[in-house]
Amino acid sequence: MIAEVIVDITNSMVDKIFDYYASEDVTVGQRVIVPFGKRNIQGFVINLKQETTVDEEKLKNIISTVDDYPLILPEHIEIMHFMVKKYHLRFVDCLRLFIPAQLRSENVKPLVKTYIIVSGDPQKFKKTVRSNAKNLLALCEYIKPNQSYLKSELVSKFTQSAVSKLIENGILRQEKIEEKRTPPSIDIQCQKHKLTPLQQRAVDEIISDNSISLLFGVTGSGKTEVYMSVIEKVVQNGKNAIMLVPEISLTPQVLSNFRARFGNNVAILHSGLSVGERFDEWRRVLFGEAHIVVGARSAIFAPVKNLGVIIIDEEHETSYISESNPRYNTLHIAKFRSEYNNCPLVLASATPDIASYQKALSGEYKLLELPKRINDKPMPKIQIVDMLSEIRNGNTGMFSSALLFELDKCIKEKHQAMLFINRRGYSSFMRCTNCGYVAKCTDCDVTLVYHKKEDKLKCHYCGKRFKALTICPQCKSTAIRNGAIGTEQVVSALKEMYKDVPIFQMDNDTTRTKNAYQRILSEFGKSKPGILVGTQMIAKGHDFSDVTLVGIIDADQSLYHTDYKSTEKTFELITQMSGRAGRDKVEGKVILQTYAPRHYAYRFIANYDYKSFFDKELNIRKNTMFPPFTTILRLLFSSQNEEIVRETTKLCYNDIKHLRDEYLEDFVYLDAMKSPIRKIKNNIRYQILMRIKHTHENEIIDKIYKICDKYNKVSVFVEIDPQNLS
DNA sequence: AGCACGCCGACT
DNA sequence: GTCGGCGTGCTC
Repeated sequence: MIAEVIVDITNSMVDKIFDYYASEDVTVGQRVIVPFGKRNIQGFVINLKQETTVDEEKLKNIISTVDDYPLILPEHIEIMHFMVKKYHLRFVDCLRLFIPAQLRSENVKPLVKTYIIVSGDPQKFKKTVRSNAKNLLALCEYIKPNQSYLKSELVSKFTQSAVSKLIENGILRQEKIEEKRTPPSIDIQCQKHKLTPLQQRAVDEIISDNSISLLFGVTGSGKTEVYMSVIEKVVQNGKNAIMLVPEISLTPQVLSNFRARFGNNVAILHSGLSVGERFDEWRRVLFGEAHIVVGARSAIFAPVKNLGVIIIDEEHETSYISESNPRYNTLHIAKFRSEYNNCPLVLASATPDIASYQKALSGEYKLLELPKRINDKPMPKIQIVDMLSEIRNGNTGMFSSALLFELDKCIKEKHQAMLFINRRGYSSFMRCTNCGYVAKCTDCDVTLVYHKKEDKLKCHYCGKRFKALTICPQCKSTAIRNGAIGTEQVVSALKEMYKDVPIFQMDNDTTRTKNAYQRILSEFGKSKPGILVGTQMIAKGHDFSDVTLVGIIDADQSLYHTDYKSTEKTFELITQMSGRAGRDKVEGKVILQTYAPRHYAYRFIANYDYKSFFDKELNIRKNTMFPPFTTILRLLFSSQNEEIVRETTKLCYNDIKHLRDEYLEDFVYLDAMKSPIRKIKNNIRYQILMRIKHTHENEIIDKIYKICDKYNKVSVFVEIDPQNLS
């Protein structure tokens, strides 16, 4: 038999299929050791066949197998082929995604404990023992017939020789049992709620066929209950489930809910686990010991056989897109697996991705709505505060009078407040503090980024440069400001105002250490009154029932990010943040401070009106020809040698111009420029940006890959719909 | 990746 | 003469 093997070396030169002679016991998906050049290395068997086109004298034998069971399912080999084609990845990089990383480098071994089973009669044996054999006598006294003990325990109490003596005489029997390291989870009670009619309808719709559903449910509408009911049904039918959450360490309560409901049937896969835990959880899935997988992005590759459903919670989150190494979009893999297994796929969110909602409206996805909170609890009222009029009224501080008033009230009533600094994708832009004008690109309708070094405004989409503002073109004021408010500023201002109130700061700086995140949250949870100040990381996580006030200090910061998605992201973030207030009896309130109170995003946010926002936003995207109406492609060239990068970019740009002439209708935009971040680790970066229509998208992308493959003097990255353009 | 082959400069 | 520099090319 001939085996097709991918060698475990990350180099494009050897990333191809090699044929080897294999004995009958080699199976697809197994790891093997093969002779490769002068040495022996590890490889993965991806196919078995009878014939080969390779010269017989070149063919060598597989030396041995590494594991006695296949690590990679046939489905995963299909996924690999799919990914290699779609994302132009290497075979090995895909295969490595499918198995725990530690399996290759470190030596993780199954945790095996030796047990001692009392198979004979210790009392009877005791009579034959000499009276001075103290340990032996004590051991005979200690053990009871037909009981089992940990060997290590008996050895430490009664010495190795005593235990061995009893084994020799057949009183004790040894047995090695593998124990799986199960990650701990907080034990909380989770009663099974009766589903509301709407929830029940959603469950029935999801499991009725194998289509893709968009579960559009506001915060607090009980989506988790829907997931659990769907999964329960799927497991009852003898199938398995994958449930993805955006960042698992931020959602421990989801895990606890699942553990409470499904017990050991749940396996958890995420980066926070120890090496051994992850290895064991992964094998529990592979061996079919756990039927439900809960995990972050990479859990989409879990070795689940016979998938019955895939659920993606908070589907709009960008963490589902891998932007480095093996680049992939979880949604594509999920669609592939749901088709392969002929099972339903559920995308769920309170603020669906615009592209997802569009597909739901067009009928490509099934739209399932949960428009109300459980128990008909109202959403907190959102009050928009115009910071420009605050300035006009003489308040130049960072807190509006409305926020100060509500904060005072909240503290007096011993409730909790969360203050949110929106600095997602922080970059500095220029704003007139008199009229609120923000500098935008004339060609792209995105906010310009201020580059301090050159004192210029730049568009990160087309590269066009503009003079830095000194006078506002709208109102002729000179009150131009750049930069943004930081968490520290807010915290120190609060500490001045409320000397006795505990104030917590949560951002990238304060959550560096391992458990800082949980510690801050749990301390805040106990502090009544208390104030938590933070970046977008406080928008998720635990429910605090006593939070009655949410203050959004400067909502605009993400609105004016350079990304065409910035308005959508602002809508998501503020909606999610607002959902933190008024989770319990007391009604919540949200104060939203902005310099652009009439921006359409805020109007819709205040009314929780996703659908109108969607209509407006989609219309803008259509007029400007941005996704989901086009695909953005970015080619990134980098090298130590600026001359070579510039030349290569130029040559490639010319090739692509020819391609554009071939597909004139499809190219909406094409240009080449220096990358916004000019240099990383001494590598000079240039880029080619384009936007193309979907009509011949696959053909064009294929051709672009082919073009880029020609330029191997510098490193070339092809990015499809990149999340950031730095 | 790693190792061999191969064709040029400066050394015992 | 030969030791060693790293450019190029191959690994079933």
